[in-house]
Amino acid sequence: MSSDHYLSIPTPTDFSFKECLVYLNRSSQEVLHKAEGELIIKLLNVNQSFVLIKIRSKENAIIAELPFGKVNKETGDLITKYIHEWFDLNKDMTDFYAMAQNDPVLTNIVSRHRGLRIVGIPDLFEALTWAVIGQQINLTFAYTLKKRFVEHFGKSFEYDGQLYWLYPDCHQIASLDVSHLKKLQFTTRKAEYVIGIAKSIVSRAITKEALLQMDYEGMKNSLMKLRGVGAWTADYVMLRCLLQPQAFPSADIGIHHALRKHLELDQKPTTNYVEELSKKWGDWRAYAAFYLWRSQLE
DNA sequence: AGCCAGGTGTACA
DNA sequence: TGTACACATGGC
Repeated sequence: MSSDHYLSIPTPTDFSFKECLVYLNRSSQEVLHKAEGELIIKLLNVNQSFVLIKIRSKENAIIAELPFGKVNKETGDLITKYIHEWFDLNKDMTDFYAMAQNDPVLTNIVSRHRGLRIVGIPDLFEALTWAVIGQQINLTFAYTLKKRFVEHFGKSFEYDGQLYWLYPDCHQIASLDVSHLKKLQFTTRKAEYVIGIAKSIVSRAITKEALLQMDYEGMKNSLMKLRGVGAWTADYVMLRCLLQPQAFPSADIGIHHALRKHLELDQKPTTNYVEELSKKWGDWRAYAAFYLWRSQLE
């Protein structure tokens, strides 16, 4: 059910737009979308054109309103695909909920936030570089760096008196010099990693399509060939971008804090301990991770 | 003021 | 294979 001016995208059972909103709203410095109450406004790049979408939820559907109307079928399909990946709509969560119900760590968290899915980052370049930006710095500063990065190198579109931003294009970032990013307070290493990743994407040394053909181990190894991408980043990208249910960033400090709280440990768990613990979640480790992150908000 | 942060690469046993 | 350490800079 769609028209020129909106797309209606059916949502599965056990989907909560509100839970996604909490995650999307976790930083007031986010520049890649704006939240107005129950509405999310975002600028997309669809076949090199700006497309502004206003997203809201209705019973059993997400409505994507297109204020400028008139998109052709191909564009509509691409927007729909993006939203499916953004909100992880293609997943049947039944087995996860059955498993979580009997899991001492997950049972409370999952029942409290039921309907939450992974909030995805469909673009591979964005997912990789956002992960690298966030390495070894606190999330507040990570968002500061991302905002500077986007506002310096991304394109914007003004709507209703507000600026909406696209994530920078990998071709432009590939042509930068380390000094350009150091001015934004990137460390030398981080600047090298981001530029290097941009070059790998431009040269198609790594592509989302090829990664999606691989199994978990192959995918992880391929990602880790990129300089600056270690185990944590590889799993983070497999979780947020490639929507791999087995992905689990064991070294993640947010997961460590969450587990410390829920298991009432007197200190942070070690990465090895967390890695071992995660194995009991099997092919649902990514969802365990996401719910653990969610449990630290609000 | 000093520890910590959504880690990674490198050196070395 | 496993551990130690530099990196660099802001947040709190």
